[in-house]
Amino acid sequence: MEATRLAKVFKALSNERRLELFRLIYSQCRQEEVRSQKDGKGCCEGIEKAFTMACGCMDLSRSTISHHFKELQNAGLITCTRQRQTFICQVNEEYVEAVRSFLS
Amino acid sequence: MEATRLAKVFKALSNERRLELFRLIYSQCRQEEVRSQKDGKGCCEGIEKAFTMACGCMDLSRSTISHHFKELQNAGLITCTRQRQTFICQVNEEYVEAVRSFLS
DNA sequence: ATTAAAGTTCGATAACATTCGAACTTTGGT
DNA sequence: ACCAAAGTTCGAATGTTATCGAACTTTAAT
Repeated sequence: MEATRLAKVFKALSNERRLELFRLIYSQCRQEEVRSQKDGKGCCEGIEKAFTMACGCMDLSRSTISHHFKELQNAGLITCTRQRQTFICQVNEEYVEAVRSFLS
Repeated sequence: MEATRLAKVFKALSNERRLELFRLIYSQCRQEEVRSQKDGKGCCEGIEKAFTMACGCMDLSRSTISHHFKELQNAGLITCTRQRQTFICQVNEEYVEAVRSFLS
């Protein structure tokens, strides 16, 4: 991955609260993978109600949380979709892998 | 590594020019390891004239380059020492490893 | 002793980021 | 039809970052 995009990924993770948010999403995503026996095949199907969950466990306004989700999306780290009532959030493993391989 | 410190590491890598600088240092450090057959034992002894080298290959003022070196140091990613005429720069493998393990 | 090279520090400026509350939209429940 | 919940968007306030040139310090070379 070229420097420009990689720097954007790092920028997305450079804010402490946003990093916590990503950590939350990422760890849930990996639990989900284990639960559904998809471990190793990349990324889980997506966590539901990620926004609501984040609002519940982070002491930030909804608008700020929304903004942080946008930033993680813009960086390419996650993809969010809405299907009627639920906000579904997936981690983009390709990007996570890019960071890992940058450092090896 | 806790979120606060990790976010600082990411912040240090979030600027494109600084990322290039780190990449430069890091790749040279790893070449050095191979050359001196210390591969796998962590980090090389340190690259000499890192500042001068950076000035030569990055189109930025010396003051800005100095600033970027400081930021990488503050984040804990590198350690710089001056021994008389040479500026010696080492990569702190512990921090690199922390980032890798955050994403796994 | 003078000069040059290698870095650092300072002050300024412009750009960007974080966060909030308020106002809004869309969807679901009653 | 009305209300609540879930999100988004906007505007403002405040703080942080990137970058430069100028002025400085320290070490080496002549």
